[in-house]
Amino acid sequence: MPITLKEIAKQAGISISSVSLVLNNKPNRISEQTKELIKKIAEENQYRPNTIARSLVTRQTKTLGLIIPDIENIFFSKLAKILEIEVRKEGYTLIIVNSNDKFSEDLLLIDLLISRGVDGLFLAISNESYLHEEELVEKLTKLPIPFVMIDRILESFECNKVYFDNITGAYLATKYLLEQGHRKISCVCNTYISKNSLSRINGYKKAMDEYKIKVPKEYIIPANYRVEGGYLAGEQILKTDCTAIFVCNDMMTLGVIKKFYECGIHVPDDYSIVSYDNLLSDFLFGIKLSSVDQDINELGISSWKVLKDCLVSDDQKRESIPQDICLSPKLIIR
Amino acid sequence: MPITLKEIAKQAGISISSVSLVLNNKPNRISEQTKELIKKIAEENQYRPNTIARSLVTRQTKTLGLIIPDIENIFFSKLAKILEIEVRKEGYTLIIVNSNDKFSEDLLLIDLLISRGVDGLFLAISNESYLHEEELVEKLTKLPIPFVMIDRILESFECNKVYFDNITGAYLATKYLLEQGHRKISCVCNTYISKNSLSRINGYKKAMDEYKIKVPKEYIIPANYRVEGGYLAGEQILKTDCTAIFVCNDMMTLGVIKKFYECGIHVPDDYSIVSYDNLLSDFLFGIKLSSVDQDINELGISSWKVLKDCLVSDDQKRESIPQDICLSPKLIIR
DNA sequence: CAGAGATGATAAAACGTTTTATCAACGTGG
DNA sequence: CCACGTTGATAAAACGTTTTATCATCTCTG
Repeated sequence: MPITLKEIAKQAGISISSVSLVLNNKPNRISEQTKELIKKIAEENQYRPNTIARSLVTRQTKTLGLIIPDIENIFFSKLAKILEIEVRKEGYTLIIVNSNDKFSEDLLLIDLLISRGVDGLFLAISNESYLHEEELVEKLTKLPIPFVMIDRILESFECNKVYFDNITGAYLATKYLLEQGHRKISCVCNTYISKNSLSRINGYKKAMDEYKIKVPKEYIIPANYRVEGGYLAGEQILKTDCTAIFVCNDMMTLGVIKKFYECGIHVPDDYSIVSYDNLLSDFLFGIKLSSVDQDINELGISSWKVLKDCLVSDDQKRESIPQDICLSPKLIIR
Repeated sequence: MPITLKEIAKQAGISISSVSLVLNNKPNRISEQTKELIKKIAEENQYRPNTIARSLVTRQTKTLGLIIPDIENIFFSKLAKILEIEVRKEGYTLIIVNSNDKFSEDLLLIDLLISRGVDGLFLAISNESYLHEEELVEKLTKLPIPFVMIDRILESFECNKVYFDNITGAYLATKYLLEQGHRKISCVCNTYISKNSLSRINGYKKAMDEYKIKVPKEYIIPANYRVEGGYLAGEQILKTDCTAIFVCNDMMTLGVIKKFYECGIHVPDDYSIVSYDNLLSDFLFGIKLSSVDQDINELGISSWKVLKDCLVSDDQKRESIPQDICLSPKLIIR
């Protein structure tokens, strides 16, 4: 059992208050002599303050929660990493939890973290939660702590949010293919529930519109956002007459290329592809893949800045208007 | 501010004790009527126990710590995921922190988590920590809570540990290449500090020994464990006359293949490769890569079982002998 | 109707901190 | 020598729980 303030006080023959004051460098009028004695005893016994007890009275745990849909997804593990680094610089600890892209888990984990006494929350909601927007908004509205939505946001809900401009990203990607001379461009995208994917489709359509190209129905190919989805999408693509493809994320791109490879079809000789996420540079050989890059570090750093603002003074917490930060993706041409 | 036991008690006109007893389903002799009243008030006000306060008296936080070297590394993010799922089933919360493969961070994070009051610790140490084994052992020996070392273990230190048999893994891989008729087999491995890598080299040598093959010095090619390392190793390989390669992890394999690709060399036509980790199936096209598979789920589940044993009864905690669990990897042939 | 047992509930200490108001003792200036 | 400022330090409440020993009150039973 670790040593407590009480025991230090006893050993030094003084009061608990004095020990606390000195060890926390709080303004006090303890003599230099006593100070040194206290510090010596604390040092010798490896005193570590009991964070639990401290939290009970200060009403803050210096702990933050992060809810992500899938820690195995490199996008989110990168996000978790940068957030962990950043918040720790400020003396906070991050609790990372996985919702497994389930709405019910989002709800449950919010409660769990609140009950754990986190001071604030980073929230990248599951895709499933978009099907229960109302319920989620109700929950978030009565949250007793500040929070910021990351990447997966609710457009119509006013709250702190940091995210990427998916429309522009997709627009840039599609426009690049158009500028390369392509006119028959298909789009592989998760059309089921992912809001971000829908935005990407809109960006794609916007670019096509500008070139007065009417998009045939079969050019928009739905797929889940995993490799298998891309693989299946690859089959569909072959049935169209397109010459270029905009794929809405890297995992699906892998699937598409895999299918193509098996069919003896080469990228970029037979098809031009622009992907999304720019996370594949280590994995593809000989295939120079252009991709829309989202600066995850910036996403993390901005999110922390937003949340930190809410944390500094709980007086303002209530009044301060929520921040809405939209980051611009870049097209990386290879 | 959330509702407390005290307030429920006041509203119901009874004592705090009664409320606590009822809400925790502790053996009590409160009348059904009162019980219902308490539950109703708690429900209506969305009572959530203050975990902080509870922890202060029960002396357990139902929180565990996990220290990993790199959350971006898919091996560790998979591990984190399975652990998080498993411990949550038992009502625990996992705090995941990153050491960035730094010894100093290992030390610091241990203190951080202890001070956070975690009940137990999962520890996958940084490679750098192997250079400071003595110091680390000293720290771990005086840890006030149970812990289990995962994957990255200290061989000569008696403590709970769950890990893979790296010698056998490498042995199987090398033997497979030998059985395929190869005799000139090189080995790409991190020889600097990674203990697991050294074991793999030993497994490799063991297989070569069995076939009475003397391994030329230049066949053992040192590399860091990242893609760049593999890329550089690729250059070295080309200077040898080997026909097959055992690469000690998947990231380096990617690097090797990348280098080869740039040189117009084909796998497996020009070189046979067996890799380690079996994490690349989604990323390689047309290259059927045999690889040593480590069951990360089993690693996580076993580790949790070991730690859980220490958590159940703190009477035994001191006396129980540490568990040493060695898992066997499998060779996946493609 | 006395004593015993059952029933329903509670008082109070404890966990380890933080923080503010208060206290005693000691100069010092007028 | 009185009043006052300074110095060094502390007492005590508070945070929200858990848990055990204890307390009334009631109801049987012989």
